[in-house]
Amino acid sequence: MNDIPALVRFRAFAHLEEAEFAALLPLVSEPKSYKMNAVLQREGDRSSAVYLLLQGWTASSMTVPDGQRQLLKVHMPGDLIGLPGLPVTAVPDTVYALTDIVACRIKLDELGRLFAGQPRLAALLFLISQEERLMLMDRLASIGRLSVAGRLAVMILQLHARMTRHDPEIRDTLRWPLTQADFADLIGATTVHTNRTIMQLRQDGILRWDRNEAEILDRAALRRIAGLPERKTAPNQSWLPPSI
Amino acid sequence: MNDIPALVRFRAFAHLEEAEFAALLPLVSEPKSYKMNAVLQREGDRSSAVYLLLQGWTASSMTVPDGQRQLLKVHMPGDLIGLPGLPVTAVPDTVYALTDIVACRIKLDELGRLFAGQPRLAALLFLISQEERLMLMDRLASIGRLSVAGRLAVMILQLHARMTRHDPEIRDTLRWPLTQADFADLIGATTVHTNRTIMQLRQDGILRWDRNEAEILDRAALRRIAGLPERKTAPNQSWLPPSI
DNA sequence: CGACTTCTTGAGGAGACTCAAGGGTGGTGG
DNA sequence: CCACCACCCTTGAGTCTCCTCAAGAAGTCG
Repeated sequence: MNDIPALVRFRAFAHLEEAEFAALLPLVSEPKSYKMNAVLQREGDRSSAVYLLLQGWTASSMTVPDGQRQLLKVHMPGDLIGLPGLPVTAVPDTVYALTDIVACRIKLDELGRLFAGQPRLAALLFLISQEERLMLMDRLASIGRLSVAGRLAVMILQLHARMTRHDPEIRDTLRWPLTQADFADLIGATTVHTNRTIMQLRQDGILRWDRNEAEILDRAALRRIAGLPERKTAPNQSWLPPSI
Repeated sequence: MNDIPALVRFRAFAHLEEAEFAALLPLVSEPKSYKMNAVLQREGDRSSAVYLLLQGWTASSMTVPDGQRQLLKVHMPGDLIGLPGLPVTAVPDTVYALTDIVACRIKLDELGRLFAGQPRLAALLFLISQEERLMLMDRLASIGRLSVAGRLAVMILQLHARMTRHDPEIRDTLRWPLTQADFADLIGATTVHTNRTIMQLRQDGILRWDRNEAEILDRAALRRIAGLPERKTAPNQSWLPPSI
């Protein structure tokens, strides 16, 4: 036991003690299924909830006045959903299911209990949030300063790193429930131009790309196009409070 | 007493008890001065440190291969610097002083003590991080999906909201140590085009803009151009653990 | 006053967008 | 089992936002 896949984000930073593992169990209780395209929260909603995704993928998006949308993040199992809505009165992003999913709604009281009773877990949760922030920073820099090819490269490498953490078996072949239009919304481009860019990367032998699947054929070239360095997760853990 | 301006970010979410105030004092000990343009940390560095900014402004940037840079954030007094570097082995962003500044280096042990001994403060720190994340999300959406005018509007409104929190006296006139080139790097545009956009907003009577100072003349129009809703800070605080 | 930074404007070019249409693929229902 | 439909991918042509290059004006600081 002591191996719930959805705790992968916590495990990325530290081994979990038995007691901590037990303390996290309430987070994965009462799992609920949602159909593909189900909406977990809608931007502007008053009631904000937090979810832990157990199975499947979801996406978080913001809509601008002319109807275009920006995908802020795709979530995969183990990711927490809804945290950025905590400090504000209205839900900032729309979250919907990219596949059929299983998720747990987390009562905010549970979150409070975690901070009160499990300081080391709270610190890990804090680290997870900083990691989210860093991923947004990388994407901000890529969208602000790179060509569409560069943005796409950053996005693919980021997804690759995250998917590898979930499944170490993955090497260079990635399966995802994302269309080219989704990628366009992730990198702030149009579907047409995203498609042309993908075609170019295919012709250059850098990617293989089939519906819902891609293979990184030339990782070095993709890194070069991305321009940003690889982020190696491995915090200085010495400051973490002792486990309870 | 019990009024250190640099704790403004914590106070935004909850009143601080006397004991909590005392627990935060170590964060503001041994303030140190840095000259304008001093570099607090450089991307790629191994040793990551965390700072609390007490006076002045700093900026966080990433550099892409062709030498262009993206400004990820400007910090003002009360902001924490260096947190996104905690989960990774190399510092992701370069932080330098936009003005002469005063800042405190925070020992990571202090951070650990805070999580262990002050769960409510830890939860507030967590909320602050979610707020940072949300500001990045807004900027990501604006850079990805809005025109340069829209991105500029989002940026100005965000700065306005933050500066107002520090100084409630501020109404619509904003003084900042930022050049038009800095704004260009903030919104992922060129200096030239940023300038043209500012000129347009001035002609339209939406902004007054002088070196290091701007005035919002037509807030409604600026909001309309920005497209994203105002984020009202006011979390559901009921889940916060009790103060110690 | 002189050197530097910052702001401003012009002209031309390129990456990305818009509009449009056709082909492929998978799912569904008759 | 086939026909149809919806969604997704692909490609072409024309346009526009934004960029590049360039140069000069204005403001700032020693």
